[in-house]
Amino acid sequence: MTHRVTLADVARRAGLSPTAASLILNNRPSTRLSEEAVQRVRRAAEELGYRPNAAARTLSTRTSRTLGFLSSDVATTRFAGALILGAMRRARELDHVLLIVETLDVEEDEGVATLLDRQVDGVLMAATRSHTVRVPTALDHTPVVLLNLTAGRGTTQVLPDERRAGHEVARALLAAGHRQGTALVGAPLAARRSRSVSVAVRRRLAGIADAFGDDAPVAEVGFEPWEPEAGYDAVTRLLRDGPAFTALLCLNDRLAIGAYQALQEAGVRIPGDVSVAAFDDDEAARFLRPRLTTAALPHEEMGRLAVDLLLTPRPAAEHLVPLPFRERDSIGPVRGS
Amino acid sequence: MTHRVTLADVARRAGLSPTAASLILNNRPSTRLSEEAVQRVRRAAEELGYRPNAAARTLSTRTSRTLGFLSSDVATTRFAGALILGAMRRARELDHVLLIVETLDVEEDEGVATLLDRQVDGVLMAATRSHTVRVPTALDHTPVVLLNLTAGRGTTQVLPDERRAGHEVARALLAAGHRQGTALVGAPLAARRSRSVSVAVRRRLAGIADAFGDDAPVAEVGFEPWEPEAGYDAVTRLLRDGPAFTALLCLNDRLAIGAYQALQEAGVRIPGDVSVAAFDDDEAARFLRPRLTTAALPHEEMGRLAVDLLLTPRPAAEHLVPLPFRERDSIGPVRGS
DNA sequence: CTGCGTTGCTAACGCCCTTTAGCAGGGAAC
DNA sequence: GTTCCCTGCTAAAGGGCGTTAGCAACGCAG
Repeated sequence: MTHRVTLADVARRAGLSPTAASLILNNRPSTRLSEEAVQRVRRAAEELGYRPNAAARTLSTRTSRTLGFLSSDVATTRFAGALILGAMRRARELDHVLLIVETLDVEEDEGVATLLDRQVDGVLMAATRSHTVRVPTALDHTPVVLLNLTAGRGTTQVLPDERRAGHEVARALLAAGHRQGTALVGAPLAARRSRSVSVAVRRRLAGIADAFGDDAPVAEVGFEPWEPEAGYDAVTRLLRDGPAFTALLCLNDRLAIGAYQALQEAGVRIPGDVSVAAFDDDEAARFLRPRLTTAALPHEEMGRLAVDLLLTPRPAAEHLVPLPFRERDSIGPVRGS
Repeated sequence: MTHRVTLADVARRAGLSPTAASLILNNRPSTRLSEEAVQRVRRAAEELGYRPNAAARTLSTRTSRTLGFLSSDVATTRFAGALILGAMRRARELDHVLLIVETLDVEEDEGVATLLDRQVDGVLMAATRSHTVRVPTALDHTPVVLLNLTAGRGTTQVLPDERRAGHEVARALLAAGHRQGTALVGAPLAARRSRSVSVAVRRRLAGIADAFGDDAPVAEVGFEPWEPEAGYDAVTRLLRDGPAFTALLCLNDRLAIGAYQALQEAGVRIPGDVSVAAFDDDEAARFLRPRLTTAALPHEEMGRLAVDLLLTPRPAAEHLVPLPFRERDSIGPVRGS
């Protein structure tokens, strides 16, 4: 267990005081040290392979180059990876490190305390499904950025631009001629005004409504949960009971998986007979053939942005990140048009 | 920015020295302090909401209650969540925290240094696809546990028990009467001796070979990558060119997804006409109907175990974690038997 | 009364770094 | 020759905790 190289070691080898070494290695601008001293210290540090002790530094500066990532459900679910990854990579670029704490909401205070004990420079609060939270008062004196979450007060938030995505996906269908025959799968447009629906969904619906304007989908089926089975059931029923439709606008990719199954089972061709579009660019739907046209949740990008906002504080605001539109093979022109 | 409560504050309020407070709060066994002093300190700490400063503690003890999680590809891929989650939860239970660093192999040394700077108590090196690595020499004096990785030297490793899983899944098919008609999809049994195949796959195949004994699969198709498309192609070809089969043993769930598509497209019923079994319990295959019988990669459990091994060091060894066999609905008795 | 063992506590130092205040020496100004 | 400033550097004081050595008081044996 060899002794780790310390600042004092570097100073000694350079024939200077630890103060000088510290000043030099931290590039203090006010440095009135001779160029020669600078070189000597730099060289000594290099030769000894000096790395500052993070704990000592933190103790002294009350800063840790560490960011807390607090998640209620993130770490476990399918979009977690990208969110964390984006944050981690950006943190890394800015010479910081991520401390990830999963908190089952109940133990949230405990998780926050753990982070505060370690003097994190900021905290990311994240979720995969956006909802509203209260920022613990313990974090009053710490920069906080919400990821996929909203809070009443003046907090900085990063959210996907659901509205725009809704608009864009719906437009793609309408532009292909499906204005008269698009069925909405997952929730009715009216749900965009319902308080019992998440903000994300409300916005997604609002965007869709925008695109439709005065027209209306030929059918709207609402249900939960948005899983393949439910999508399968809904589309099967739609095929059986009508009305006839030329396109399916699924509120997420998992519904589209079920929709594909129902359509293919019924011998309906995609996109020949029916076009399909959805949201999320869920990994689970990557293998669908024809490839599903969808709007991709920009989780990695959101993670990156959140870290940026955390480290270069700006006035509190809601930051919307666009969902890249992935035009693939599931939308075709309306039949006979 | 209120002053954080310090040990000295607690001591003062209890009317004792910081030494006494430290001794008491850390439950020093040799404590010869009066019961009354103990109570006073405990109460003062409680009342003030005292939380020790992690940096100060680390500086003093050279220990950080922090574990490093070093991953080459983990954070990005689909099984990452479970691995990290298991490690994180177990760490939490043992009052530790996880510092996750993604390292693109190239910058591995940099990642290790970052962890060492923070005096982590141990390092987990993880991957989602097992392969062989070299443990950086910088970690010579730090406990290391490999997760899903192997290294030549005497290291502690946590791996899924692929061999047993192979045996179990194959047995399930054979027990249902498919000894004569099982086709192996993904790689031939002979690949279990090939150096160009990962250890995990070799073991999986070895377990399958064990179960088959002197018999052989009716067909064996090997190819890459193990993705739904390839599975679809392979099974389509098999259906067309023969030989006839009554069961499909897919080397992973993603192949099974493709196999399902091919079978259903051809009007073959599962499990009435053909049974299907696979490996991984991949989230992407959860929605298959009938539900796929598979052996689940025990990532969360592996993460937990790895942390245990890190914090209570035992002699270096390879630890195998069983893959729970998920018996669902895709295996049926062989037709006409 | 001395010596010794306990009990109950504290002084003081070390961990490694940052930062502020200030010192020695030299040259310029008066 | 004194004052002043400037340059180039260092001493010292934290930051908050853990830990070792040791002190004071007391009871008891001799």
